[in-house]
Amino acid sequence: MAASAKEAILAAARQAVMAHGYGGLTFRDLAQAVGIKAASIHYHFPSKADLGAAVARRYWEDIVVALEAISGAAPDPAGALRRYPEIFRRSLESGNRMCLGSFMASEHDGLPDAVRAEVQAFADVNVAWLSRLLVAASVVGAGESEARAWAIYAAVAGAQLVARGRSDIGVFDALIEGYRTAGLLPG
Amino acid sequence: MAASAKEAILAAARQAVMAHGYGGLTFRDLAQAVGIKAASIHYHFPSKADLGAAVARRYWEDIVVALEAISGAAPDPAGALRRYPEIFRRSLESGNRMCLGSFMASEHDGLPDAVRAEVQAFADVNVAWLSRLLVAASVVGAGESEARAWAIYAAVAGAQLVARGRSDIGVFDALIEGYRTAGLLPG
DNA sequence: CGCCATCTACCTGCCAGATGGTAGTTTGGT
DNA sequence: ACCAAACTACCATCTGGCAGGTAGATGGCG
Repeated sequence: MAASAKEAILAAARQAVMAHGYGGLTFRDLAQAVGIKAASIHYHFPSKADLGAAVARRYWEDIVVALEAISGAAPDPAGALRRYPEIFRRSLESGNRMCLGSFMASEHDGLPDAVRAEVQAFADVNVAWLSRLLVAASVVGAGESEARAWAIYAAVAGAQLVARGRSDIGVFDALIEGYRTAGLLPG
Repeated sequence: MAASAKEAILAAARQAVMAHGYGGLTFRDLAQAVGIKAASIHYHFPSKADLGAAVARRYWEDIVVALEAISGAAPDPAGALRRYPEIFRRSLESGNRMCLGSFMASEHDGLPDAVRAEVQAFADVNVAWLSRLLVAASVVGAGESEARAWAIYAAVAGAQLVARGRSDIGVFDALIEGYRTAGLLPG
């Protein structure tokens, strides 16, 4: 249980932040979820800001892995692009939760600097992946790929936000389909 | 100063929620902003849930007025549609704040039922207006107008979210332009 | 007119509970 | 013996909310 306690804290904190945000993350609730005492968390993460930054960093690191899994599995970039919304869909599947990057972006004002930096990194890795795939799939030219990548990232995040507001994952699916119909997402 | 104290509370609370969310709204900070004592707020709004619901309701009522102003001013529906993102842009202009509907949608879990209902009403009035204008501008047929309206609403909300995360209103403008290029928003 | 009751809009003072964080101590494995 | 990893016991601060009081306006009524 050496490194796994830290991992357990990280995992439980991610779930909590995806449900209640950084502001809604509390040491006592987190401790109860992990099965230790609140004060013990400070041993692994000196302050709440340290914990928040670690959670956000681990989050986008995991997203990088998930994205590479998608683009690695499908041989055609168009097929990989089609699966991109899955990333955001999974949060909703898991208890109507939100992407940590989106939730923390809304909390932007009250966030410690270290946390904010990791949140921006999350957006960056998403856009980088999308941009690369858009070019590979010849959806847009190299000059326009980044703008389109940002547009897709923002739109999918917005779809998740709206769907969560209705507690209805069907809304998310309908919105994604709407993006395809409108031409934002490739067919 | 009869009704204006209540109005002042409502106005200050809206600013606070747009900056820090419902969870970040506190009676003491709000009281200080208005210039009265925290306990006095309970005279006008019995509980925090009452205040939150009143703020959210007033918010979408004001949005209805703003939308009607746009669609009433421009004779052509296409021109009105083009100005839709202004609604969301204004929040960013005013201290990098977020649309109350988006912020509260992210907080969905921790929201009192009465507040949640008003937040959903906000989305509804946006979609209703968009849907009407899309048909009037012959962008889509009557059967597809609602799906497209939801797509536009979600995408613009997402653009605001992403732009706030970067504290850069230029990001918002670029995203909206990206939506036009991609065909989600009419030319 | 004088008097009193009521109401409005706010106040002071308090409370129980939660929050992030600290200091010092014990436990268990090597 | 050592040290990581957890513990107990606090603390100051902040949270929404409540009880009760007060200065001033309003309005009915003899």
